[in-house]
Parts: sequence; structure tokens; C-alpha cells
Amino acid sequence: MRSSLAEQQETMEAGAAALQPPSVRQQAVLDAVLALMVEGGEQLTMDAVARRASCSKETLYKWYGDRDGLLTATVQWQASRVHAGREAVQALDGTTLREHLQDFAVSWLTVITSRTSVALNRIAVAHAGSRKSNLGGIVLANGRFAIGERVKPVLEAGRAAGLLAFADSEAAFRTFFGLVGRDIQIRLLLGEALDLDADEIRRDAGRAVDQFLALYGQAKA
Amino acid sequence: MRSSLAEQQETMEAGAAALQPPSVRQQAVLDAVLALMVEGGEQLTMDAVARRASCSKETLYKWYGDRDGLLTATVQWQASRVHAGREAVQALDGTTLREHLQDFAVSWLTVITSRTSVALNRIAVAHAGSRKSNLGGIVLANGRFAIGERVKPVLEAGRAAGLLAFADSEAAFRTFFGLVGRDIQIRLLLGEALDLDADEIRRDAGRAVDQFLALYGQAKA
DNA sequence: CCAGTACCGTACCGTACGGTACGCTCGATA
DNA sequence: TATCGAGCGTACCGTACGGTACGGTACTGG
Repeated sequence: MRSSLAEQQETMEAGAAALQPPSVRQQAVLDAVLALMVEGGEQLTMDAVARRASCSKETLYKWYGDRDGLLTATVQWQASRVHAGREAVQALDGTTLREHLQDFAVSWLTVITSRTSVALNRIAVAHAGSRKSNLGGIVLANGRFAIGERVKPVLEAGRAAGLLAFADSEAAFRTFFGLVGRDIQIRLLLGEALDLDADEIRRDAGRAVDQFLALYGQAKA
Repeated sequence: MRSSLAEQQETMEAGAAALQPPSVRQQAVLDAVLALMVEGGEQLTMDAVARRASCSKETLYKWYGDRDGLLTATVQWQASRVHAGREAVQALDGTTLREHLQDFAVSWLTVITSRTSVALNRIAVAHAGSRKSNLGGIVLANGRFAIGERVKPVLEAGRAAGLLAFADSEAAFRTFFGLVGRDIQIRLLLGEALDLDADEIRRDAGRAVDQFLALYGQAKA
């Protein structure tokens, strides 16, 4: 008996890339799930997914094992296309450092304010309450922690170039994270409307970067 | 026909104080709900609540109208005992300003890391997804916004005393909020263990206050 | 002592939803 | 053309849970 996708995932760590990427048809199913999550009008039931994806429930169960498996696959599918590869960090000067940080801040704000992210995080948070199949862990691994791992090398390169001063890059990153996100994510998750356009995001990101550099920058920056 | 508590609440704005505080027995019921939320082992069903509170389901429905009414009342009950009254802000010097900010930071961190807050926020976030009865709004009003309204006068007093410099107290508060909370709340909501003891909270708060003062403090501070 | 009220405990109802079974179609392979 | 597997649509099952009904009990006011 061929092992189902669900069984396959069980042995994996949260957030690891899927061993076997979903087929095109499977991607369409997962996109249907995302669409339903985002619209939110309808309950996210297996029937609704099947109807939306024009597939049978039996297929859903064959592919994903159970409802949790489907949700997990959806979260991973979304995660798989969010973060691009990490580019190598070469020598930095003050300007490029600032640009890098600005880019991170903008893309992070863009992600967390997107309807998809809000919907997905809501599901994951709700799920984290009732244990079993840690969607929360996957979301954290691909969100907060993934960006941390991408930002920290930049911070360290900044320090190596004498532009930044800090002892612990993790702590420095967390401060950056706080300055960028502030109360935005929790307000969105709790249902506030609060939509930022690209301009506001850029300004917000700029302010956060300025503040971060004010706290951690060396004279040279 | 006497209007039920649920109907009574409908006409109120999110987060306003209850017109008629719950009776002692009703408080016990709401505490039972909170206890169930925090333990999380059991599903939060009306049956479970009735069993835990040793009351009949019929009574629950009489008092609260429906499940949402019960949840709403629970959130408001918890909110009602979280925030103490706002003390008047008198003249500030650098030391007392720092103390005030430190107190806010400590109490905010203590709240958001408490199991009760995490459980309640999870419920509210989940609820915010499916519209109807805005628990999210209530939680926001009594959490994030309530503390904002308490902190901003202190910031303004600090500015009046020449200790702080900022144009917009809301923006300054949001920075403070971000520096204090960082990634803590979202990590907890998404299920990370991450328990801070009182010492860590105090250190964290101190760091946040230092950073805030570094950004907004005037020479005098 | 009697009515009325509040409320507990429990049984019950309806339905929504997770999960399964099955018949049918369609495309691929021999 | 016959066979087969993948997968769609639909019907079905069991159960959990929101909500209601009702009998029994204890307390209160007359």
C-alpha cells in the first residue's frame, strides 16, 4: 500500500519542505482551500472544499488522510511560495544595509497584512488551542523564524562591517521584528479592518528601519 | 418579559463596562468557562460548561442567550478585572517616568504571557474569522487599546516635562508596544511553550524601556 | 401551608460535519 | 476493443454539539 501524503508528512519536522511537491491538480485543491479561508463567508468544511475544487471528498481523504492533513498541506503549500531563496550577503555599506532592512520590513509587513496570512494565522492559532497536528509550529517556522534566519546574517554582516553593534543577533532581530510589526498583526487577527496600502507600508518600514539603526547603528551608519 | 443579559449587551459598544455586573453565581459560571478555556483538554461545549459549573444548560441559555453570549460575557468578565483604574499622572521626573513605563511593560508582558490571556485571545481570534459577535473587538478594546489609553497620558506628561520628544503620542505608544511585545504574543498564540518567569519579564521590560527612552528621550532623561 | 420562582439534572431533538461507500465516466495501456 | 485505475458526484452513516423541554427540588413571599 502506497503511503498517503498524510503519512508521509507525519515523519517530517514542522516546516520542512515537502518531500514530494503536490501535483498540479493537488495544488489547485490547496488553492481552493486558501480561497475558502480568505473569503471566510463559508465554513471551511470538507464538503465546501470538495465543491470548490470540483473533486470528490473521497479524493481529499485519499490524498490528505483527514481534515488536519489537508490543512497542514495547505499551510505548507502557502509557505512554500512565500519565501524566496536567501540571497548571499556580500560586503555591506550603510546604504545597502539600510536597503536590505527596508526590504525585509516591507515584505514582512506585506505578508502579515495580506488576507491570506491573516486567514491562515487564524486557523493556526485556533488549532494551537486544541493540540494535535501543529499548524502553529509550521506557521511559526515559515513565518517568524524563517525571516529571522534571513535577517540575522544581514545583521551580522552589518556588524562585521562596523555598521551595527550588538551582542546577540537573535535579540537584535527580535527588536527589529517588534519595531516593524508593532501591534499590527494582533489587531488584524482580532478582526480590525486596518488595511495598509503600499505607501503606508513603505513609510512604516522606513520608520522601523530608522529606529532600529538609531538603536543599533554605529557612528559609521 | 425581562430582557436577557444577552439582549442587554447587544446594544452596548464593544468593551464598555457591563450595565449590570454578573451575580456571584454568574461569576462562578464565567470562571468555569475560563477554567475550561485555560485547561484546554476538553472541548468548550455548553455541556462541558454546565457540568463544570454545576448548573443546567437551560440556565446558561436563560442567562446568556446562546453560546456567543456566554463567550462574550466571559471575555467581558475577564476584562473587567484585568485593568485597574487609571491613576492620575502628576509631575514627572526622569526616574518616575522610567518607573511608570517599566510598570506598564511588566504588567502588559505579564498579561499577554498568562495562560488565561492566551486562551482568551485564541478564542477571540478564531471567532474573528467567522464574523458575528465581535469578541475580537472586545479583547482589543480591553487589551491593546485600554493600555494605550493608559500609557499615552504618561508619555504626554513626559513630553510636557521635557523628558520626551515626539509629535504623535499614538505613534510613540505603538513603538513602545512593539518594543515590549516583540514576537512574544504571536509565538504564544501559535502554540510555542515559551514561559517567562517574573525575572525575565522584568529584564525584558527594562530593555524595552531603555530602548524606548533611547529613541524618544530628551537629553534631560 | 400554598403558590410561585429559580434552577439543577437529564433526556431529547435537529443538524452540521467528518468520514466512508459506491456507481459512473474517462483516459491510458495492451 | 476489453481492462483498469484515477477520480468525480452523490448518497449515506455516526456522532458531537447547540439548543429545548420537562420533571423534581429548594427557597421565598403571602
